[in-house]
Amino acid sequence: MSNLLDTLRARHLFDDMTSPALEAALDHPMTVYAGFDPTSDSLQAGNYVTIMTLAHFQRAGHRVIALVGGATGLIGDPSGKSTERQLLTAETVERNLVGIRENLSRFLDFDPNSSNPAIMVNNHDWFGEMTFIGFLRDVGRYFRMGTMLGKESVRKRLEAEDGMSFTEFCYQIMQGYDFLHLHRTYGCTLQLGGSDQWGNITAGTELVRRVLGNEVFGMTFPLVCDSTGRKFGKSEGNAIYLDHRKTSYYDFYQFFLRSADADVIRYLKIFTFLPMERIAELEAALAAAPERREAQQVLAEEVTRAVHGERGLMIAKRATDVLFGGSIEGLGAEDLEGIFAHVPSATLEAAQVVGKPLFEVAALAGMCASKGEARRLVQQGGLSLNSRRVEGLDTTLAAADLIEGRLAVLRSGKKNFFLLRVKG
RNA sequence: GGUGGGAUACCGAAGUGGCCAACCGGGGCAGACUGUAAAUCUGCUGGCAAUGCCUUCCUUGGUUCGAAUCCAAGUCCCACCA
Repeated sequence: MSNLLDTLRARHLFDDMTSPALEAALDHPMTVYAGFDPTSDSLQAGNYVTIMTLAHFQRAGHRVIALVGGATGLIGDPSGKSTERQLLTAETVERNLVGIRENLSRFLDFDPNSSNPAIMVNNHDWFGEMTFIGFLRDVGRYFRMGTMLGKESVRKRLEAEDGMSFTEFCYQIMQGYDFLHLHRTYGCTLQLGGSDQWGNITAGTELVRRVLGNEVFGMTFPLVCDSTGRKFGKSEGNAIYLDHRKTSYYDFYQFFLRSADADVIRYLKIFTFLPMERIAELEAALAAAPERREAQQVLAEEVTRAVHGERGLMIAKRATDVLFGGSIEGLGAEDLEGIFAHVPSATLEAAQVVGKPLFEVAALAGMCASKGEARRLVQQGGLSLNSRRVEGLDTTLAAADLIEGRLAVLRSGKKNFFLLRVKG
């Protein structure tokens, strides 16, 4: 247990802590918590860091609490945002909570029969019935304006043109009170969060000290970025979700498989439980033969298996083999339907497409936003039909191109597939 | 409340009567090179029945043969003053 901090450091899961005394405190089981914002009905790859950190704590014998922000989600965390956040409705938050619960239960052990079960709480349970007066008298009076205004999340926003609303300004108070509540109710003495949460975390540690005189701790982990400085977890502007209905097994696997050389070793440390020795081997393999991308493959496999299980991994790998293994020749329509289950698709009438120029088909199917875009794609050699490049604007879709008379696989670029279904 | 300044494509930003579907940068898309990487290079980036046509430069109206550009009113934003 004493190595936990070293482990976290070695795995890039440690950034800062509120007091060096935490190191000694970690020698004994503690209760720790981290929060999740219900901004979506599924957690995203970005949340995975928080989950992993919590999991490391649970493995080290500490009791972990996952807090979902049913109340704070209604307010909106200003940290790291440059503009006022769109407020979520109560119904949306409620629906999102259900999905997040489901996500989390797959990574943390919530089984009440286990020796050290994790706990899940919703801060709406204690904020829901609190009155405004009660809040001001019992919570608000412990917060000093100077401190609150000094927080980076606040200062940045005040300097910006749009400023910030009182609502968002109060967010830190709510998160601070969460900590106080969990400390009173569960004896929680440590809050974890990304480094952007520092201000919100110290709001909590200070509140507990003021109200009860107890010392509680905060610890942050670095926000994960890729080597080009972009925030981790976005693919072509879309977030990578942990729910396969929002991000397919295939897309999820591919996201990790495409990690840059400069990132993959760090990702292995952060997102997997592979022993450091194994990761060192992969690092050596990467240096020796980067083109084999062994490290990327292990990363994608490990993470996909952890999130989606063996079955999800198998589906993702099978699709990958087919799509990048060369040709789709020899595969039946049935196989293709399975492999392309999560790829964008469209169903059109045979009369609409057979004998028509392929660029028109691509536009009609919705693969390209307009006919002009489809035209450009073909002119630049970017469109393929059934893994063969479409050579010119006048190339048409022949009936023989349809697999079993009802399917065609379109592709733009190297990796953007589109399934065209044709009926009668 | 007063006085100035501004609103241009996904973002930033030129253009200030015809040569404007609108320079340039970022982003995005595609091609080449590669390893489904990075870097680099190239092309594209409003729509269409496409050597042409149509709809765009906050909104509405006006001046003009002709307006993103000039005028008027309106809406929103910014700055300084109070």
